[in-house]
Amino acid sequence: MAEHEPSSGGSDPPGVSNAELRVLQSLWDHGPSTIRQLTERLYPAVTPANYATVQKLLERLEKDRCVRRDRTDTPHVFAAAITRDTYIGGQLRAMAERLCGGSLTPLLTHLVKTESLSAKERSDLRKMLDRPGMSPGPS
Amino acid sequence: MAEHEPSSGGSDPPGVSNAELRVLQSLWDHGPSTIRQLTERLYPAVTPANYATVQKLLERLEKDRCVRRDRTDTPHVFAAAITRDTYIGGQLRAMAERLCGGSLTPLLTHLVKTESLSAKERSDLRKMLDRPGMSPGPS
DNA sequence: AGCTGCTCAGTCACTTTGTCTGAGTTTTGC
DNA sequence: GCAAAACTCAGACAAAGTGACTGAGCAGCT
Repeated sequence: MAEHEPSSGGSDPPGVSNAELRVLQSLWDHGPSTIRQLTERLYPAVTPANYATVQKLLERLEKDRCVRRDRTDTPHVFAAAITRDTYIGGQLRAMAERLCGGSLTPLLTHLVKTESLSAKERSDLRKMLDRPGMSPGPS
Repeated sequence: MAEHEPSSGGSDPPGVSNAELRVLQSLWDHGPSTIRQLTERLYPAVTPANYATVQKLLERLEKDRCVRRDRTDTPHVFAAAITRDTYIGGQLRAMAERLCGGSLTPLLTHLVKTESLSAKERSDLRKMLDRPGMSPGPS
């Protein structure tokens, strides 16, 4: 039927849904956890149903390489496989891809222009600009 | 069945899909257009099917207040109701909501810290930081 | 053995998304 | 005027994603 699918493609690795993200956040905030612990944090009560929901969410998160599962002893222990910062970076990059032809500068520009930054934020930012810090530093 | 929907809610106005965004982009790039013009730009050939697809996309875009339709004379003329910049801002804000408790600063920080920026990008940024620009002026 | 808690492998309803069809109306060419 | 072409409008449709949920089987413990 589709003689020319325009969007389709499939280069959108993030694919972390809302509920999945809540699980990830809990992992970031509290460190490696069992399903039970996660469920206790995310739901008011631990029913078999909620438990299974969290389980399914973790399963999909694992498939997408966002979560690592330690099967050595059982109750398996789950841990985030990516940091919050990595995830933010990926999202930012995906957004730049979608909207700005891959360039991050427009996003940056927008943030600086429209967000009224406090004096402290400005100076912090300036400091970071002065000191390349980690990434580009060659030697 | 769902006795406790965790994510649900429904405060995600952006809701612009991939194909919808391509229409919006075409509107941003070429200004107000008819469905025919849009279809010519987005598809290799203008078939009744593609035409209708673009039409449906525009209909949804209009419902979401992203596109305005001028019905005075027919072929209706469609125009973007939001600017690219506004849209970027909304996306950034949604992302901050999802990931940073609503604050945009972490995104900014991440961009400056971890994305390797070129010298030009750095200096542009510095200039913007020096010149408070437009927004903060209260009254 | 029997019980509890765990894993694993589904099912389910609902929504989104891109595509496509058909009916009815307006405009255009003659 | 009148027929053909173009346009609008209101749906149908399959595929995929999402969150919730069920049941079968296995491990360990008392």
